[in-house]
Amino acid sequence: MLDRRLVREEPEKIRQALEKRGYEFDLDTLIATEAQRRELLTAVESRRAEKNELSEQIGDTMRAGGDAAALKEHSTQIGAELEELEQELGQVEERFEQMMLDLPNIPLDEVPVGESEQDNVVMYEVGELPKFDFTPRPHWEIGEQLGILDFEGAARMAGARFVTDVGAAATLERALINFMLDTHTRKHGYTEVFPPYLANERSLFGTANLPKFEDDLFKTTDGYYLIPTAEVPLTNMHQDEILDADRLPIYYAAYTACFRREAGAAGKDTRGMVRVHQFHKVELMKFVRPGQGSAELEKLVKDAEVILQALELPYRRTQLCTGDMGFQPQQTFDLDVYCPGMDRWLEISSCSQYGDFQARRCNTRYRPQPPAKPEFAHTMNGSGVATGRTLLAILENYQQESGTVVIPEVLRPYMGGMAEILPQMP
RNA sequence: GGAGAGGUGGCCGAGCGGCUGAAGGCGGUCGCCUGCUAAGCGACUAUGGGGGUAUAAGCCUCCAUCGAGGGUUCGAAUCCCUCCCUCUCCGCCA
Repeated sequence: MLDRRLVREEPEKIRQALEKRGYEFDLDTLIATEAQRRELLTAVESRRAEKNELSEQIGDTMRAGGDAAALKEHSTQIGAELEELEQELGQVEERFEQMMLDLPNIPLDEVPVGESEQDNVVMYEVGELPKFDFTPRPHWEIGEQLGILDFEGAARMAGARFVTDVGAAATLERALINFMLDTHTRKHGYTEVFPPYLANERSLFGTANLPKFEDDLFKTTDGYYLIPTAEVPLTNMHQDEILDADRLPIYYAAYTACFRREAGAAGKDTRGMVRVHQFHKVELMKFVRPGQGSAELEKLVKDAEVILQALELPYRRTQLCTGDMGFQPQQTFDLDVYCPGMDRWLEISSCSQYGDFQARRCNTRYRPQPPAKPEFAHTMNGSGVATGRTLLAILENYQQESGTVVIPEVLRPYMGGMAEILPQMP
């Protein structure tokens, strides 16, 4: 959520941001509502002051043994007027609040302006695209033939858009989790976190998944939501807290399952494990001070890249344009891994900074200097990286003509020394 | 799931229906004291919002907030109801 003061003080900034994003929004109504809210607030408050003053007089009179009946009557009368005004204010406030929740974050100036994915900027590519003497196959073929990815079984036990890792694939994904967490905690200074997979409504408002993106989420009958990403629990770890300044920056790394309904993705990526309802990733998340955002995000992206480099997977880094960026970020960098079997670049990490957009919703602040007022912390996060898609990328990049898959060097210690995945019959 | 206790400022902890935005302590900031350090002394120290004033920092003023929401009352941290959370004991369980 944006600072409501911006609406009054710098509406042009918001207007430009909306334009750059190509985002439909009735800003003029918002501005008018804000003005109306302020007007009503002033009226309500002066009435309330009057009433408080009267109450005090009543108290004084009664303590002095006098008769306060007339004063009480007057107070009751003001109370009635007050109630009406308050109701009106409540409605306006509610409308204003709803509109504010609908307002996307303001992109940083350096974000390239564009309309769609087509306008994203590829910053660099790392690693050689693999060459094959045979036609490389997509991961679902490799996985099914080796007997390590079970799509049919998953469909029977759960439904479409699920996958079950079996045997070496299960071990491989576990190895990836451990390798990524170890790297981030031991080499990059992140604190490992293992959070709940369910979160309450407020937390999803905190990360701005609600109210706009309810359709993407699974909700339980108890009113909990399955987390669509570890960003949700991590960003909400310090709800309503005022952090000591010397705690910042805070680095968290968490492995979690992620659950998404993919309601708007019908017919898209239906084959394989590119887009499934439950996937897994290691997430990196930071709380930083204002001003540290860009430098810390850069480090975060590099931390994620280290994983892909160690796995020797070819990847590229892109900067999303204003039109393709999500609702919450000020700036987003994607890492796409090349998948020769599908012959496409596949997003494997998306790293964004949010400024105080999320922290304002979560009410996570810090105190710059002890006497100074608390300020909102700034947040950012990115995958470091998605394990399911990494597994898929390994299958496609490390496939052999015989149908086996070689295990990347760095993962072998995590797999009991296994160097190659051979066909399995469970 | 059953029984009980409790949720107050950065933290701990008082609090009679009006004089309590809240005693006291800790912590913090500034000043004094001091050969240095420590101790001591004094002042200040919640958050959000509205209005006014100022070139700004700021200053003045009002409103709200004592887990959340409702109610009683002229007036609620204080009384009543609902919900949430924490703790203790019992039960159940990985």
